[in-house]
Amino acid sequence: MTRLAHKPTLELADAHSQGLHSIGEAAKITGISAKMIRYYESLGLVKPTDRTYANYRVYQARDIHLLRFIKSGRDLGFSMKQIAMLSSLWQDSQRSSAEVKKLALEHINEMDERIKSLQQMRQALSDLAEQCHGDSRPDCPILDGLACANKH
Amino acid sequence: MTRLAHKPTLELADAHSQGLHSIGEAAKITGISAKMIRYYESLGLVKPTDRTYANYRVYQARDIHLLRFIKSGRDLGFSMKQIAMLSSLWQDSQRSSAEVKKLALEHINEMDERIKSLQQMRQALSDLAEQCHGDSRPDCPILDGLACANKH
DNA sequence: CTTGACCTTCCCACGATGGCAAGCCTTAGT
DNA sequence: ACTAAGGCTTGCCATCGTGGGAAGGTCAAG
Repeated sequence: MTRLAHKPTLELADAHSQGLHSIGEAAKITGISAKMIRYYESLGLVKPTDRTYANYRVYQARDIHLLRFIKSGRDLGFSMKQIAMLSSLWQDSQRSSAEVKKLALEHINEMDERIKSLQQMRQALSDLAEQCHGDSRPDCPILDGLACANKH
Repeated sequence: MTRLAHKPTLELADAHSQGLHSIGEAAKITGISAKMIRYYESLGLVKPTDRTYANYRVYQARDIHLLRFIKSGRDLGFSMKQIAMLSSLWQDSQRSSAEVKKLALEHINEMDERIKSLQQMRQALSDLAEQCHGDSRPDCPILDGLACANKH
């Protein structure tokens, strides 16, 4: 972390006091793997402010902040594309909250549909499973259900 | 579909009366794309009984039956690995229904976990969205929530 | 005989993530 | 001063289920 492009003799302690971090440190802080941080960079989401002479990525406090923003978005199930849009809204002081809310509501609808679909599958399968005695005999309503469903 | 390896002069009408089908017909019947039928074959799940002289795949009634079994499994959310296991149980007359039920219950648990996780994300996001007025002002609790969640 | 609709194989792409390898850099211990 | 460990770099491959497309063979109808 020493020998930054701008401040060649910057020491680690100074770097930390300025909120500068290597990719490994950023990973520990944010809970995102270094691999993923590089991947997000390749998507154009987070470009580190600087590189050291040795070409190491250098993250400032604002970069860390953005990484945490991305992490929160992932934790809420947003796709990278959605996060890219949210991120650009976040950084746009002229945004309207309506735009953000629209994205959020769309994602909620997507999740509702996935939940409903999963619940339907779950229900259908547990209906079959309930009919299955589950002993050593080969007779099995679950397999029968799989074999005969949608039969035309 | 004519000129089958075994019966070189077999006509289409005969083929149909014997339950023989090209991959395109199998696709239409089962609702699985021809692409996917070939993929399932590459996984060792469904190997067509025959090929014509022109190397076209020929599916018999039992192959179609198996494809439908696979389709039902996918519709219930099983992975291809799980379907491979279910399929081998299906074709094993010595199976115990307990084995099948065990797979089913495991999958039900997986789905329950995914449902719970989705519901938690959905709830967290809709909590944020409810606080957002969603008008033309830039002030936005959703973005604030993304920016500040997990902040250390 | 041509045309269009099939079929074949092979390769590429997605989305988000992990793993590995080769090679450079830094830091700490001898 | 040298060495070993560990961090960093890039680049490639794999996952899982699915779709798309190219290049070429085959078949049926006009």
